[in-house]
Amino acid sequence: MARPRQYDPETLRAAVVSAARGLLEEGGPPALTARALAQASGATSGTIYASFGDLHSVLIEVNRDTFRELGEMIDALPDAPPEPWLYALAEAYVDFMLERKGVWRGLFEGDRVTDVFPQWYMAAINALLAKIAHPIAALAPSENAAERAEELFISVHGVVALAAIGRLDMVSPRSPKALAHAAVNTMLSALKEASDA
Amino acid sequence: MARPRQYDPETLRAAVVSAARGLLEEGGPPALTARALAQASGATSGTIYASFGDLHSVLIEVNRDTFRELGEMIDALPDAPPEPWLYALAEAYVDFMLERKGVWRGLFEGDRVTDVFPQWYMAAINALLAKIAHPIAALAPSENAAERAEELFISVHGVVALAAIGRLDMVSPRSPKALAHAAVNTMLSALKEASDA
DNA sequence: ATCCATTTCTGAACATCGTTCTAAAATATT
DNA sequence: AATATTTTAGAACGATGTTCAGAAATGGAT
Repeated sequence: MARPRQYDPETLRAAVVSAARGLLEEGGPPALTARALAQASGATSGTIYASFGDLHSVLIEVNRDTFRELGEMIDALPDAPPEPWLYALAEAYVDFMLERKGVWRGLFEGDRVTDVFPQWYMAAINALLAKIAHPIAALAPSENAAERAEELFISVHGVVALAAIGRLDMVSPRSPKALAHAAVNTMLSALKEASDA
Repeated sequence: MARPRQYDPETLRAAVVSAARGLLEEGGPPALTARALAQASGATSGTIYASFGDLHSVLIEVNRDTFRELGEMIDALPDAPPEPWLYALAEAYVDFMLERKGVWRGLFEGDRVTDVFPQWYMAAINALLAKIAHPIAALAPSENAAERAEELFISVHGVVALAAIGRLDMVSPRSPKALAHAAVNTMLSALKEASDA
């Protein structure tokens, strides 16, 4: 007793999120417009709004996908001793984000909309921080590994933040990877200095 | 033989730039609209466009002011030995930027528009990097102080980048200042470790 | 068979955005 | 007075996110 669904809801959502990722990669957050999304996903803007509510919710779903991919990428890193593994993680993280500059901008640009982030959001970040903290704890048992992990992540974030918006060359001629490597190296040196003293 | 100027050009430009800073502080880059700027500066959008060309040029002028203020702030820092001076610089930088979150977003959000930045832009950044490098060179003469300065700046930038958009709490419960302090501490420890070895 | 209730979907409409450009305003010169 | 010249005002254009009235498409009731 109703007009039949023209789109399977889950298929539509997947198509919209996929189209959104494409638009983000093409032109960053400004390219993620309702009309372009409608065109690229095959639905009309009204249908998209019926499913997602607003464009920001589409972005959130892209971010969810991105976190999942990031987790898979990290899990696929080959096992290695703490130090080389930490270097590998930092460089893989830089590669991952800089292959997705538009998505990165979607994650970190714009007004903070919600007071509380979705729990999967925080869980993904905490999982990443835990993966950083693990080798640090192995290398320097007397240190607060969780805090050192936060600091190291933030340092690498600084590199990616500048590189993703094309402004790293304002600060350094070195590559993002080289600078991420240096950030890990500095943290490792500091850990050694702390255990020496 | 012409309609007389209704605004002194320099006064108008100053009023527009000042109004732009206010709008940025109120609501970040999205609040910097031509119509709001016209309202706040007392001119019409047409007049503003005649003077600045486009809104991005207004933002550039705000940034110029900001760099000038930042330089003055640093010059006003009390003299101190290298280590405490570096801590003081990092914390003052964090304070400066987080008191100007909207301006910070104007500096670091959005598409990179020009291939080449204005020379005063690069000069301001290089001056800041040199001020960071100076105490590092004093503490660790055998190190490449310029490179260490770049790395330290980028680490502190990571802190400010997250704090300015209200997302630092996703990564750490600590304050921006505490994290900036930790970044300096880590770099100083690494320098000591390097000179030990 | 016809009509209707119900749900899904479309796209026109609204306010706002950056930007452009026409024309009004205001003077100096002829 | 008329005109040329420059400055200013603000309407207009195409775009944006979002809403919403109605078209479309069915199953059930008559």
